Amino acid sequence: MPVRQDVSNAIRAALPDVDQTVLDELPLVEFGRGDRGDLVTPIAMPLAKRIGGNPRELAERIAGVIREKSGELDEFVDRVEVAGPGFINIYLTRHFWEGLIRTILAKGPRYGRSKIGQRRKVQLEFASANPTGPLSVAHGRQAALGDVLANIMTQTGFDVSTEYWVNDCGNQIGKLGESVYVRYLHALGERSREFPADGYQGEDIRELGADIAAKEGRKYADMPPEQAVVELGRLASDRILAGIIADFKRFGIQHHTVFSQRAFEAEGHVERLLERMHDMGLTYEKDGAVWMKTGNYGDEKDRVLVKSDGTWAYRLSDIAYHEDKFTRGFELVVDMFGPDHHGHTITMQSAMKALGHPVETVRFLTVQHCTIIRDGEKIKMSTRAGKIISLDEVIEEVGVDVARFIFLTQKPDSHLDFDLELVKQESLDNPVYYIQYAHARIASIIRKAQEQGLIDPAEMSRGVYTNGDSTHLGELEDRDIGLVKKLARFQSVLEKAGTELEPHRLTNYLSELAAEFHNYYTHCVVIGDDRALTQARLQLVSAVRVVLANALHLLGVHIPETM
RNA sequence: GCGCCCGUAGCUCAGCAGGAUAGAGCAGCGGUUUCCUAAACCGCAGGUCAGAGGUUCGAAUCCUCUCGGGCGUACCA
Repeated sequence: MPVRQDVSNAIRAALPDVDQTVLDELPLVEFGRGDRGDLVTPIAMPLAKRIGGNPRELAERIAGVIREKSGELDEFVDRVEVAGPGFINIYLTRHFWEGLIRTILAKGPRYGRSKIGQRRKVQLEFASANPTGPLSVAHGRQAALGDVLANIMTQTGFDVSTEYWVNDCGNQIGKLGESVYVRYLHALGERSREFPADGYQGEDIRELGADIAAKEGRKYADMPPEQAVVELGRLASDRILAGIIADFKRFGIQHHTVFSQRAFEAEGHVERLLERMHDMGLTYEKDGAVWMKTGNYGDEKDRVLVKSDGTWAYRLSDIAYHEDKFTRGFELVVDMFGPDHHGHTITMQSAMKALGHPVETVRFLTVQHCTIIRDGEKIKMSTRAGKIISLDEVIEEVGVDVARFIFLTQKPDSHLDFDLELVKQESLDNPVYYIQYAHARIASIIRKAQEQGLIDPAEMSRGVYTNGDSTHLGELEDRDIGLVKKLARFQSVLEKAGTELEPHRLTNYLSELAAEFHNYYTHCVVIGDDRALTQARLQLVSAVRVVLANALHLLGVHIPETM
């Protein structure tokens, strides 16, 4: 919103003798949420503390400059008040709010975009599930979070690329191969080999073994066991990966790139990094293993990179992989982990710091668990024991829209209780439907307006009422303007969600907006006897519709015309 | 033991780069439909923001400690 920027500039202009970098650190102006001003700023108080002086006097001085500021600001700012200990409350003119409606309708799908990301190249890695079993709900939560965050960051001016890192080699794949091998032999009637103690016990692995036996016969039974385990591990992980990618697709998610650890390691990146770290003096040998001095960079202790048996620890590949992200040109690297990898994120953070990457360029998000509740009981899950609720099951039960939305209602740091019965049982009170219904109601009004010849269908563009008659906006009443005011915050909500990596801010805002609209709807008739007011209100609700649609689009949730 | 996260209404959670009287949904109680979709709306009730200190004009928000819950603390991933 230009006016927010204009007022910020006016504040800066009012304080020529103050170091502008000090102002950068302080909150300038935000759209207010109550009736205490359309734009509010507490800046005089923290500033008074920083530069000395009386906050109220400082506020008066700033307010004076905003009042005097002529030109563009003049027609938007109605009055400026100083209240309490030094709050500056700015009330905007009708002219501004009417202009906002026009702006939203003119921008349509582009409304809400901003350049705050400054084209910064960001890589977002999320839901990098091991290809050893189907996606769980925990992955679902990470996937929804990552996908929507990518959408929001793109919308706020970041240059975003998403990636799925596939651990398709190493220890776990070895165990997977071993597990499949035993199941396969069982299917062939051979019971000689015992199932590995920490193997994958899931039913899906049993089926996979049986399937291979049926299709390939004794091919793997006739080769040396070591070779069979390797080959089956590869075969199984490739198959499971294909299933995972299909699951993602069903959930509306497609990473820009799928990055194979197997391929990455084959290219020699790991050896090169190891050598470099050695040259940098970051490693040393002890007890036959190679260690990294992560303890010097924030980790609790040093960590092993190469085990005494000569094999690589998982973290070595992961460090090389993250280092590679920077050589690929990314300026901000974001990675999501489940809570069980918490220790690993600290190690990774330390390692990246040791390699010379400033902490603000690497963000490791820990996404807390998502507990599924069925019949009032929390379900304990474990991939290796084969006891999980798959994402697929959840989608099957509640649908993609509901699942995506519920995953995004809470901040990533919080545990999420996902009560299947509750969501289904109370589907009528479901927040997703509540928001979608608001959109459908507006769509319905627009349809009716078209039927009555109030809107020329030719003027409709992308399903949004964009080019209608905006000459009657002066007819709008206070109640209408109250609704417009909620639309002004959209851009700053997106900016905050993007820069803070907190998509839940968007779902919260959407719920508020939908509530505001439903309230408006039951108290104001859009299509009424007053022709001019009707035109004005059609413009107003269309603007609301634009914001609802844009937000739902970012969430990857369907935007219904009817319900 | 040490580290990170969480502790806000009966339940599930927002609010946290300190800001003006703590919000929403669900559950509970009471209302609203000759009117564009009642999948909605309105009202009532519900709180020592876990507890105790501290920082200051001002703290749910920042600092310290205590208590409670989760997770981590591997030459696993």
